[in-house]
Amino acid sequence: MPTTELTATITDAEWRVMRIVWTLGQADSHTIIDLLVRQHDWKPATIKTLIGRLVKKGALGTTKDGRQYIYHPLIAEQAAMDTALTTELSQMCAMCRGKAFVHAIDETELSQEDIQALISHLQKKLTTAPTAVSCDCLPADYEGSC
Amino acid sequence: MPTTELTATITDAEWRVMRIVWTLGQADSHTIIDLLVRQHDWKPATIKTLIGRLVKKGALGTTKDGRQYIYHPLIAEQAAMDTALTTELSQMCAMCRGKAFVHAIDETELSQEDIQALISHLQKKLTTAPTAVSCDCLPADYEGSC
DNA sequence: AAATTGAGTTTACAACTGTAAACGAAAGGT
DNA sequence: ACCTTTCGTTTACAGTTGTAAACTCAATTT
Repeated sequence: MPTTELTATITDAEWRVMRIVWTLGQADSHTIIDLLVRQHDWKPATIKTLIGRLVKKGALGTTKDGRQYIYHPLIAEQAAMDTALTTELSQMCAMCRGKAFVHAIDETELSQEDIQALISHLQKKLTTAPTAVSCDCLPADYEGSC
Repeated sequence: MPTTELTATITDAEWRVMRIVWTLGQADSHTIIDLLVRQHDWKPATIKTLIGRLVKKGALGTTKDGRQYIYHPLIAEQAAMDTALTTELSQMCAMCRGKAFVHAIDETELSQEDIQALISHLQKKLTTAPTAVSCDCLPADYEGSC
């Protein structure tokens, strides 16, 4: 059975479409197009293409509503975000990820609640954290230097 | 003057090459190719292409050493990582970024030192953090729901 | 000096992306 | 029953990316 491929990669432009649908829960193309035309200087045709690609790749599902479709997400927003972020990180030097987090957190607006959640996760993580994480950019020889 | 374009986008495959050069500080193509052939199943020709593209886009600089070149980074590793991570985050719903961080931090191995740095940054950040960060996926109307 | 080797440069090529016009069929108006 | 509006589908097209062979010189070997 062609199980819902959760591996569907969403491109930058498609991400904009998904955010609309995720936020609204579901939407018809008119709504999506209307909102995106206002946010970007995209032509309606461009947005139609993006919607079509998202349906084809299994990120959006459709329900027939008379003559048109209602689109709804087939993948969860938080899961997509988690995957995207983890994928991005996994391609960077393991030794430098911590500093990248520091920078990203400095740059990102976070709510008190989020910050508290992060602190407690980090405190728990601290109890089993290694003294150092070594560079994994080379096969085995040499020594790292981020 | 064509100032060194720091905006140079590095693709996934190119990232592998950069990590080698960043870690070694500098390297000739033989070294880069040798290490990458071992890490991936890339042909030497593929790696040559990637090196050439990185030089063209200003991510690697060259120094002539007899018949060959010595390559060295023209962009800093940490800066590239910071930019990549921030760019990725900026395309996601602002309201959901905190949870994405939590997930990413759970999944990432971090040193005690990194964790402590994160905690203190977060504690400082907490003093000026807003109660909530709202969804920025829509123009103005509607309400968010990540 | 001729042959070989090795480093960088060109060319190749399909898939994916961003961007969008053109088209076809169904629905609605007159 | 026609014309028009709409919505989704097809087609288009250049630029990017992953992947790699072919080619061009200069240097090294015999």
